[in-house]
Amino acid sequence: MALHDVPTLHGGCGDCPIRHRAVCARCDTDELAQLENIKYYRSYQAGQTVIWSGDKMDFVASVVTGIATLTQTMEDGRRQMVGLLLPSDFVGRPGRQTVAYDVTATTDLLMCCFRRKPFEEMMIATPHVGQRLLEMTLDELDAAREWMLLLGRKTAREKIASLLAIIARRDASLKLRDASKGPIVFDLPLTREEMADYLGLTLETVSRQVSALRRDGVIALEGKRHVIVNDLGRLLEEAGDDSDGGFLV
Amino acid sequence: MALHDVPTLHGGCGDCPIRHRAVCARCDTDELAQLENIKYYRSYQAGQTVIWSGDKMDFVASVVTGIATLTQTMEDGRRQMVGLLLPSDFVGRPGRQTVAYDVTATTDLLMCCFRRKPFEEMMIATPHVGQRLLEMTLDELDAAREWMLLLGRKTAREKIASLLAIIARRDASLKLRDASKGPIVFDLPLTREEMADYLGLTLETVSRQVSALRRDGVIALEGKRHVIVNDLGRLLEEAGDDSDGGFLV
DNA sequence: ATCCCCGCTTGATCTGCATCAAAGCCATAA
DNA sequence: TTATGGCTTTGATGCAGATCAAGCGGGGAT
Repeated sequence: MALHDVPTLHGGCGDCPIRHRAVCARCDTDELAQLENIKYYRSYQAGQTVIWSGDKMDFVASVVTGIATLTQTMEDGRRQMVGLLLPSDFVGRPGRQTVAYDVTATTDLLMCCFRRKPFEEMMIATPHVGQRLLEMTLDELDAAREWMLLLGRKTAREKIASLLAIIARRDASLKLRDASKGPIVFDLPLTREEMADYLGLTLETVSRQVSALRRDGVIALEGKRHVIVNDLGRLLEEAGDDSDGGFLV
Repeated sequence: MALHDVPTLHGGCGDCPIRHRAVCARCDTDELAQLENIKYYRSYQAGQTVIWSGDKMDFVASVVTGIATLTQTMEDGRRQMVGLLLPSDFVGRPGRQTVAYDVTATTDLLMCCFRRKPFEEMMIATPHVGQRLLEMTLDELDAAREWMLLLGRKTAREKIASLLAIIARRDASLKLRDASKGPIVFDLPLTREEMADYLGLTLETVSRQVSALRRDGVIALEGKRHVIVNDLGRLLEEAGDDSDGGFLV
């Protein structure tokens, strides 16, 4: 959910080339300026919990830098990641004050927060904001549905390939890299265990399947985290996606 | 996503006791009345496809009666249900004209449709509508995340128990039955295969686990579709849910 | 009545991933 | 330098659920 700094919500800055609008100066104007008093920043260290499931959350926020995850946990400790927040993504829901999942910083994290009440008032006063938020929520719902297909029906190998493709895509769109030429290179922002929680697997299976994809030449690795994708088409094939549509969109 | 007749979107009718607002006379007033010219009904027979993945969808709609499903399909035919629409639920997204999944009527289905363009204009003119839609979309996102936990981490038995609990809950809220006393009784609106597509299982496993729950006294069956739940707490335990909160809310 | 078809159940077997276990790698601290 | 601890890889084994296969039951058509 790309929101960060609500300014982009009111429709301005359409030509801003950076997905993470937080760093775009042109964005920091207009309505938002009036909101300085309700906006503040918070930072968290890697591993810190931002908020626990069931807690009251009196703010909404968007990620400026770093990565956060949303996870659900069962009593016996089984964990499933249900959201992955990259820079510019949004958390929280106007109108409801508790969250149903844990939010955790997996890297050092900087968030831009808005106190909930004033934010809600602003939404009423500035319809564009609400519309943009709706659009983002619908995008997130689409992503969740794709994720459900992955969890319910894909094999372990397909799951890994899908995750690599998703990260490659999101990373590429942050970096504005030239599409369709040259290898795609990125660092995995997740541990094997976090990948497992994302994919509904165990960490051992993740490790084995990553090794298998490397052995089969689908990806190359430098160290444990640095990934090189020479043939994106091949990776998408392995992912079982019926279209490569949407890449770099 | 409870919407049906956009009237409820503008916030009136808070005391309407019926989740399926389509049948509530008090709702059919106000802004909506002005919209008669953009609103129409469509019916489908059981098994008919409402719209194919990738097709252009020039309307948004809500279910009046019957049941529809959203499913994603892989090239080789693996299918995963990603949405289950009961009366009052909403489909379609203002702002995007294609859908990424198949919408199918699993029973005879009546939908209340709004042409997309005018609906979008109305959203701009009537902020309440957009706000209500946002709220509903966020609810749906929460449901999707719960579903992801089910798909990624629950056992077959837990999946079945969860699905039965979900249907019992939704059915009960439609029927306004007296909470917490007496057995809960309902008809399964899905075939074993559809249940399997919902849960990320095969139909054989669904059949076996339903039999097992019956054998163990968690549920009783009359015929193949009619379910009796004598002890809801027991069912929720089997579902692995860490809270029964939310039931009948 | 009989047949057929479709949805469902049940059984036998197979397999992909989980589980249990051990050891390797690398960074940081002592 | 060696020790320590977190992350990762790899191996051996087990099991939940998939797959393959057969048969049941009830409703609709003829």
